Amino acid sequence: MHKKRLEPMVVTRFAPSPTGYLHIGGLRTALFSWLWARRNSGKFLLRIEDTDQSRNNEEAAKAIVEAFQWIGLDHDGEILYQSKRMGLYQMYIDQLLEEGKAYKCYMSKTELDALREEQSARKERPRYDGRYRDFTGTPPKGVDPVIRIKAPTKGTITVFDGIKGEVVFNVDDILDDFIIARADGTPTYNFVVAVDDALMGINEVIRGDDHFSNTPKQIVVYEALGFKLPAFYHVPMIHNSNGKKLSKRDGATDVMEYKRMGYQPEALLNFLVRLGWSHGDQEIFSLEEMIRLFDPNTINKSASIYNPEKLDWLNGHYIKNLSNDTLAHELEAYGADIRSHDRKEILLDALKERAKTLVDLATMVNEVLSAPTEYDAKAFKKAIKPDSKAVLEAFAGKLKSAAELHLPTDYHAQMEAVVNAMEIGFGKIGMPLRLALVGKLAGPGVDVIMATIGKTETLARIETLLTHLD
RNA sequence: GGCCCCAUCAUCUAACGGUUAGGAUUCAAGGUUUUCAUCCUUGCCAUAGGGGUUCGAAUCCCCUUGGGGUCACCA
Repeated sequence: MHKKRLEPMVVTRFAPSPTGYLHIGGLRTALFSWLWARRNSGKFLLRIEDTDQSRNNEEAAKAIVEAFQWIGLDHDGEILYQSKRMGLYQMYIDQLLEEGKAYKCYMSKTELDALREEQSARKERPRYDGRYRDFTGTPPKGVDPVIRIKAPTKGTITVFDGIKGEVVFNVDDILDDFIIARADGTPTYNFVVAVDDALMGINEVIRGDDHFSNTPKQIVVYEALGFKLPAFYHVPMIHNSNGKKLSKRDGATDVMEYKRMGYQPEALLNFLVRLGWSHGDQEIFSLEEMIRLFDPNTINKSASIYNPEKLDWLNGHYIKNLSNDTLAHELEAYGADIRSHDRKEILLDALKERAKTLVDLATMVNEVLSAPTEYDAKAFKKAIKPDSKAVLEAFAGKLKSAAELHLPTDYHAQMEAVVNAMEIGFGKIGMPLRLALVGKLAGPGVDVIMATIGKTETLARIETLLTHLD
């Protein structure tokens, strides 16, 4: 849509390794890739990078898909598993072998380690020395060779990155003939990434900055195989508050943990899209706006720090805008069942203004719905004055004789009547009443609470407090 | 350590050579509210340092410093 008609369809991908759950850094690059594909009416593909003898990658893949479903990102086509494409990789390895672009290396792991140690001792860069690059003799017995690719030994490799710009690497500084297939025949990461990205038609690679230094190696593979290079975008990392790479220890990194903590998918997405990207002064973005406005070429170059306060603010914003029906439905998973409550509109209208998360909201709902089991000592001291008993009794009497009480305003009128009759301020009745209703001095308006729980329950709670006043 | 990247309020960011350096979050104060919160208003807070280039630099160049990433038969 934003690309000229002659240009090929944009195809992006998200390619996690199945080491566990989807973390928020991964979710952000996935979001960026997804947005860019959607904006261009292209495709967003999912691929699981499980070439290693990986443990239960089915589970991990399931976890990732589950997170995608919760967050609302869809992917096109089937999920690709690299573990199921081994034959394919073998074909391309054989091809490189035949063309003399790759070769078998019989150097053992221990020999290699020794070499590297020597090099380090001499303050040289540890690297494979190419000893089997042009080997024609008889291979040593009993050694399963690895396959190495013939990487250029001089010159430069330039990465054109949509975020960083042109970055030129000196081949001598960074490359050696790296391994593309292990001794057991399985292909390695930098090889399969390039092969798969090319074969899947990925033409825009948006991924984490931690992959940047792999890019020259992948370019070597692309070129050896004669594949066309994609556009690269290396998205700066998200750091923790210590400025380090986000890790499992930094609180919640599992996307599904955000669900458990009561965050809305929209809020999390909105939060993540503003980490490293912006559109003027705009802070709130619907998914539609993101799709319309996002462009990886305008992603910032610097890493950003994860700050939970802003996520809370955004989440509060999104909760305020949710319908009460939706909220009531969502709340069930957080231990507050209010779906069939006949006063849920009144309660939720009042409560959703003050909640940061659905967990907050559930707690608040339950605080209103269930009678207090104890009275906060400080609140008691502050709320209960010598005349409180008389005030509460007067109010209870007023309620008993009142006929129709439905809305908060009905209850408010009763309070007003007592206040006027006794010539006292609102605080004289509001504070002890609040204590009676919820056991503490914070929460929604007491009229809202009373309207929610009804006259009978209100009277019961007042009675309970009265038994504590003597 | 080698290579690479980065650098505006505490944090996310705006500024694409000319602005009193703007917005948002947080924090503080005031207003609204019977309470707490929301909401509204106001306030505090930044161009890492040093050299250039230019009439003019947050912006371009160099150096320093600081931070990060990566250097596997992991991905």
